Amino acid sequence: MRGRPRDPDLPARVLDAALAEYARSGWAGFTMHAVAGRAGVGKSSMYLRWPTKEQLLVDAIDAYTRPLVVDHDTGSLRGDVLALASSLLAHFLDPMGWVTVRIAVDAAVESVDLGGFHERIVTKHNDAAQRIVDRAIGRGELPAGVDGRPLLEGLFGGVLLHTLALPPSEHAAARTDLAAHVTPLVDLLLRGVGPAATPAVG
Amino acid sequence: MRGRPRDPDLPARVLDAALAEYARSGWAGFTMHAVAGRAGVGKSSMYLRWPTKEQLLVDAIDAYTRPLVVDHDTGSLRGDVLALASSLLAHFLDPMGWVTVRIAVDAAVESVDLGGFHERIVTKHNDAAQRIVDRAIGRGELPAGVDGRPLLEGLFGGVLLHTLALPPSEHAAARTDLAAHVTPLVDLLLRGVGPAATPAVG
Amino acid sequence: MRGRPRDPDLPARVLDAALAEYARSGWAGFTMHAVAGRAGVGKSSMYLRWPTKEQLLVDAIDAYTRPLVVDHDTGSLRGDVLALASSLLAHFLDPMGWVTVRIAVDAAVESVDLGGFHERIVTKHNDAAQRIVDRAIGRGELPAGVDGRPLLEGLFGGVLLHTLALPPSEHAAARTDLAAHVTPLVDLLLRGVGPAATPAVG
Amino acid sequence: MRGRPRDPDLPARVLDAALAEYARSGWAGFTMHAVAGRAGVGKSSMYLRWPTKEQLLVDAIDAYTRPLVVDHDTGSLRGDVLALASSLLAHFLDPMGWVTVRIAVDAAVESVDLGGFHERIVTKHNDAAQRIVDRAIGRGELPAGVDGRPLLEGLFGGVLLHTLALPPSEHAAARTDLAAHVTPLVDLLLRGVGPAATPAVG
DNA sequence: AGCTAATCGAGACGGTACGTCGTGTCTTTTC
DNA sequence: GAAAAGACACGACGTACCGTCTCGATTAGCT
Repeated sequence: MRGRPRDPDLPARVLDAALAEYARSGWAGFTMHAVAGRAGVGKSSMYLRWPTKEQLLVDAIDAYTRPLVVDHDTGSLRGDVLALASSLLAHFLDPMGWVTVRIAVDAAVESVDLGGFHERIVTKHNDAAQRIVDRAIGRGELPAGVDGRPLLEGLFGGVLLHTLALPPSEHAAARTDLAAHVTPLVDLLLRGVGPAATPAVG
Repeated sequence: MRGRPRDPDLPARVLDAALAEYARSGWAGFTMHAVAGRAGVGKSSMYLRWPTKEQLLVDAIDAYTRPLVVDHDTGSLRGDVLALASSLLAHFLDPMGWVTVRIAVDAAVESVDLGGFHERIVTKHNDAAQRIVDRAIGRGELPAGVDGRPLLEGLFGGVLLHTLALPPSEHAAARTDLAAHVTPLVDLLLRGVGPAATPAVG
Repeated sequence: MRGRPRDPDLPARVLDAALAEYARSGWAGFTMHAVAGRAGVGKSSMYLRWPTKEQLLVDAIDAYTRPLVVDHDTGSLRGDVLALASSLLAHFLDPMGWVTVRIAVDAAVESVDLGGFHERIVTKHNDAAQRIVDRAIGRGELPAGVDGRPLLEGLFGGVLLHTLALPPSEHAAARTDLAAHVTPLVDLLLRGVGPAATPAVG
Repeated sequence: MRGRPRDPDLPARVLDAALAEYARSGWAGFTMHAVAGRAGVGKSSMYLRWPTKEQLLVDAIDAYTRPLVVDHDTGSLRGDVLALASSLLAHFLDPMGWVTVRIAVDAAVESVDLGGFHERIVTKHNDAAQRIVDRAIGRGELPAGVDGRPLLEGLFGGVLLHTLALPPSEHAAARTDLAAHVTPLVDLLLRGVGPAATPAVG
C-alpha cells in the first residue's frame, strides 16, 4: 500500500463534530459543510467514508449510544426494569437521546434501511431487555419461556410516549425524579407479566 | 374585512396536494414548488397560510389523521383496546402514518411547538384513550378513578415500537393479521390494569 | 354616463407618488404596490388608467418636465443658447432630470415606443431649439434656411455627455457655476454655425 | 492558494451567454437562471464573481465594447472624426450599443458607481478622442493646446441625440449611409475647432 | 326615494425571478 | 495516494413584485 495512510483520528473527530452539530441545530442545519468545518476536515474525506449524510449520522449516534444501555443486575426483576426505565427516561430527556428515535422513524418512513440501523440500534436494546427477563426466570420470578418482547415494547414505547407527551416546560423537573415518572408504567407492565413480579394491587 | 376574500377551497386543495406529494417522494422531494403546482396554486398563497414547509405538513397530517382515531364502543374493554391497537398498528404500517410520529419527534427535538402539535395530535389520541377507560369503569370492568395514561402510553408506544422493530419485509404480512400482532401486548397491559379485564393467563 | 365618476384628483396623486417613488429608489424599487400605497389608491385604479408601469412613469415624467423648457428671448443668439445650455445642465444635475434620459434610452433599447415618448418629450425640446434659431435668423445673426438640428444635437448631447463624464463629487460645484461649464461647448458650436454668431477666435 | 482553482474559461462563457440573452430579450427576460443555463454553469458560480445582475451586464458590455473604439489614423482630422462619428452611429443603431448608455445613465441616477463604469467605459472613449486631437495638432491642423473635450462631448452626445431623435422606422436606412447622418454635425463641430480643419462653408 | 352601474380601497390570486444555501462531485496543492 | 481546501453544476428555499381578480363600500345619474 502506497501513499499517505488514512488518518486514524479522523473518523472520531468527524463523529464528534457530527453529534455536536446535530445537537446544536437538529436535522435542519445539519450540513456536511458545517461538520467538516468543525472537525477541521475536508468534505471529500467524509464522503470517502460515509456515502450519505444519513449514514454519517447513524454512525455518530451509534458511537454515542453504545455505552448507554443499562444492563446491571439489581437482584430483582422490578429493580432491573425500574433501572432500565429510568435510564430510558433520562435518555429521552436528553436532547441527544431523541436522535436515536428520530433516525429510527426516518428509517421507517423512507422504508430504506439506513446503514443497518435495525441490527445495530434496535437489536442492541432488544437483547438487553431479554437478558433482564432471563435473569428473572433464573431467579424464579417468571415462568420459563416468557417472551420478553411485549414487555420491552410496552416499556420502551411507554417511556418514549410519556416523554413525548410531556410538555417541554416539565422536562427539567422530570430529570430530578425519574422514578416517579416511570413507576406507574413499570408496575402496570409487571402486573401483566406475572403475579410474583410486583407488589399486590392496592 | 376588506379586499378580496381568501379562497375557501384553497387550503383543501393544497393539503391534498401536500399529502400526495409526500406520499410520492417522502420528505426529500417534498417541494413547495411541486405542491403548489399540483394544487394549481401560487407559492405566495401557500406562504400566506403556512409559514414553513413543516407547518404545512403538520396541517396535512392533521387533516389526514382526523378520521383515524377509533372511538367505537365494542361492548368490552378488551374489544375497545384491541380495536384501538389494531387501528394504531394499521396506521403505523402505512407509510403516511409515520409522519405523525416523525413530526412529534421533530417537535420534541427542536423543542419548538410546530404549530400546536401537542394540542392537535397528541391530545386527540389521549382523549380517545381516556374515553375507553371511562366506558370500562361504567361497565364495572375497572374500578373508578383508574388513570388511563399509563395504559395509553404502553399501548401507543408499544405498538409504535413493535412496528419500529418489525423488519420492513414483514410489514405486508402484518397488515393482513393485525390482531395477532397486538394481542400479546394488549393482554399484557390489560392484566396489569385489573384482574377482571382479561381472560386468565393460559 | 351612469355610475360613479372617476376621481379627478386621482391621476395627480398617483403621478406625484410615482415621481417620489422613482426619485427615492430608481427603477429598481419602483413598484406599483409602493406607488399605490403612497398615493392612497388601489392598484386597480392605476391599471385602469395606465396599462403598464412604463406608461405611468412616462406620464409622470411628462408632467414634471412640462414647465422645464426654457424659451426666453435674451436678445442674442449666444444669450439664448447659453441660457438653454445652462438650463439643460441644471436639469441634468438634478437627479430627477435624468429620468427623462433614462426613459428615452429605455425606449430606444426596447425599440418600442413607450406611450408616445418621441412626440411628447423629444419633439418638445426640438421645437424649442428651432425657435431659438429662427429668432437668430430674424435678427440677422444667421443666414436664412439654417438647420437648427445639428446645433441642438451637439448642444443637448454635449451637455448630457458633459454631465455624464462629470464625477458625482463635482456635481455640487457645477450647480453653482453653470455658465463656466457650458461656455466652451456653446462657443465651439456657435463658431461652427456662423462667423457673426460668436466673438472672434482668440 | 489552495483548493480547486477557478475555471478560467467560465467568465468568458458566462459573458457570452449574458450578451446573447440580453440581445434576445432585453433587460426584461434577462434572467440569471437563463444565463446560467445557456452558459452551462451554476448560478452560484456566477454570484461568486458578479454580486448582482447589473455588474454582470456591465462586464458583458465592457467585453463587447472593447474592440469598438475606432482609433485609426486616416491622415486628416476630418477623416478621423468622421470615422469615429460613423462608428459611434453604427454602435448606437445596434440595440446592443445602447446598453452602454443605459448603464451610464443608471450609474448617474443611482449615483453609485456600478463596477467602475467611469474608468472602464467613459475614460476609454475620452482617451480615444484626445488621441485624434493630438494627431491633428501634430499635423498642424490645430494649434497646440487645444482641449479635445468639448469636441468629444459635442460629437459623442450629438450622435447619441441624433440616434435618440431618429424614429425607429428610419434606423435601417441610417445603417446603410452612416456618413450622411453624421456629416452635418461633424462639419459644424470642426468649423468651431479651427478654420483650417474644415472646407469653407458652402 | 329607489335602482343601477361604474369606480373606489383593499388585498388575495397564479406566476416567475430573485439571491442564498446545501448537496455531492471534482480538481487542485500539500503532506 | 490520502489529506485540506474550495470551486463546480444543480436545485429548493422563502421573499418580492407582477398584472389580474374579486370583494364590500361609495357615489353618482336615471327612473
